[in-house]
Amino acid sequence: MIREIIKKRVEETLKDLGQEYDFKVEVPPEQFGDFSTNAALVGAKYFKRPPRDIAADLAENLRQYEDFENVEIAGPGFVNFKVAPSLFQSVVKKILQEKEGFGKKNLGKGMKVQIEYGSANPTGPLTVAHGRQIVIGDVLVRIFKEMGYDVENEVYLNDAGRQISLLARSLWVRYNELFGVSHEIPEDGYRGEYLVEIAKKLAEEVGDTYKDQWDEKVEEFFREYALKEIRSWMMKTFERIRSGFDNVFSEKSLIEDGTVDKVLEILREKDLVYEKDGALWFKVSDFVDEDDKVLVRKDGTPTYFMTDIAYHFKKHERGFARVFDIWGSDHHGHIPRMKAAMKALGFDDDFFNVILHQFVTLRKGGENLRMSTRAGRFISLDELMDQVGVDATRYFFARIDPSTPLIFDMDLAVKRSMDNPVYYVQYAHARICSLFKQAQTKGLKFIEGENLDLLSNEHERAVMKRLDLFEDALLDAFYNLSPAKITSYLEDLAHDFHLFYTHNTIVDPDSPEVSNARLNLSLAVQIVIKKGLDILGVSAPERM
RNA sequence: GUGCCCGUAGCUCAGCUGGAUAGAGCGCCGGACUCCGGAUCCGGAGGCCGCGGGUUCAAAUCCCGCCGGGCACGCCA
Repeated sequence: MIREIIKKRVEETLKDLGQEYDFKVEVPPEQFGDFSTNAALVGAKYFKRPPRDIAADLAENLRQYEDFENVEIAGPGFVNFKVAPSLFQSVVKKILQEKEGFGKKNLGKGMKVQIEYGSANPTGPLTVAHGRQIVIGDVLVRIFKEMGYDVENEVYLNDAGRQISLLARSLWVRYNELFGVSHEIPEDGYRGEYLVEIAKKLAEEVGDTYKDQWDEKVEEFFREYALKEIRSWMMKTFERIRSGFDNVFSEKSLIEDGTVDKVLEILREKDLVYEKDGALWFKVSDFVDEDDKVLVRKDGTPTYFMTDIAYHFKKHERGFARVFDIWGSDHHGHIPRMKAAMKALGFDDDFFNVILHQFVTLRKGGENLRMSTRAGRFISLDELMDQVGVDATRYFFARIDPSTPLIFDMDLAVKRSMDNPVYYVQYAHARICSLFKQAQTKGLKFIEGENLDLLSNEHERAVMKRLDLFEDALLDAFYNLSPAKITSYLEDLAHDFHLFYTHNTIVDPDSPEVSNARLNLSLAVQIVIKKGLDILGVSAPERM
């Protein structure tokens, strides 16, 4: 908010001086003031004068505004602003007025968007790798809502195809083991212990009915049973990590309801498919510099690519103006051909968006292992939440930017869960709650919105300035699709608050006005922390 | 081989849409208010920002080339 005010003032001043161009207003290193602009540096080529000259003119003209306590020139030609306390105080006032609405924007103007994440083969428990994706996705959904989008989240279940057959067979092998009948788990089958659990449950229900018996009907039965069980695990885990879904979408349904055929027909009409080696191919190369890809296999079944095109066709049909898919970086090769397909269907370039996140690598005994559900080599998301709690889990994943590869050391995660910065932020919130109790005990009457003009010392200024930057942090997170911008902001705010708290007595019955002012400031901090934690899906405890 | 991502403090990571002396947390060393929550605060040690060129008034940031790591190049998903 203050940044915009400064920008406007500088723009006006430049206009008076006869120029118009783009420049930045930033937060400089502390010793240079509250805000800083490079307008004079950028302006050198427009004014055809040395930056410091221009800066001098700017400063001269800007000093007249009472929003600024001080305007100075520094370095090669920066103009630095020290902001008047009244301007900072207006931020506190705004927060107290808008409460949890503070920071809300209407960038989306109600545009209907979808964010798809957590999509997985329903072949085993969700792992910490899924956790990362779920948290990124869920936080983005909350940010989009904040920015005025009509956003839905959705999880896509890859419940069609070969891997599900393998799952069925693997379950069947485990089931037979219970009756002392030994079969081999298929080479690409699923070896995790969790199938033993499901097998036991199944055996309790149906006894040895399917012992050593295998045909299409049995396969179908095992497939459905495994899917049902695993799907229900997944849903429980989603709930637990506080990411419910508006929709759960089944890949299989696209085949069953004819969407696949419909899309195929459209592509055929546009002459974008051809037959070769008994399979049906899509002319990817007509659109991007990639090889053509198979849509329908020789045996007549659709590929993952095919169903994915159909899936996105359906998303479009459902009225989403934009969709964001959150994928692991191993899917990056899939992007160009999907873009080609979207183009082929005549969709807007903005429609299809992918957010890639880097991998989660598992570290065990000093060795790095790629997690693999197939091999049974993973740490489940539930296991993690059992050990470190939901808040710390969410915060941990939100904190690391999607583009950074994540090395996950379970031992460390557990041992150090108390070091998670989430507690630092939550503590600031709890502390503020406690301040208000303290005020009550000491008989201080709190009047919201009063005495703000008493806030002006360095710590108070620092907190107010930080509060003002919340909107920037949100926008930053939105434009960069990066939840980490929120966590680092909250840590900064918590730090500024703890500092203020340590160096100032907030509740002091001997000076009720100052106390009231500081309580108001604390309340503003509390509102913003709560809001930030809400966006992260992390609780804001009143005591801890 | 081709393409994409990554390389910043002992560790985990910010900073990357170019700006002033490169930051935080953890770990390590040393400190703090007789009082509102010490899950806090302050100070210190610790960096050829992978390497080499280039562009620029200005490069961790942009471009090129190397080196190192990850991933993808299926009628798997």
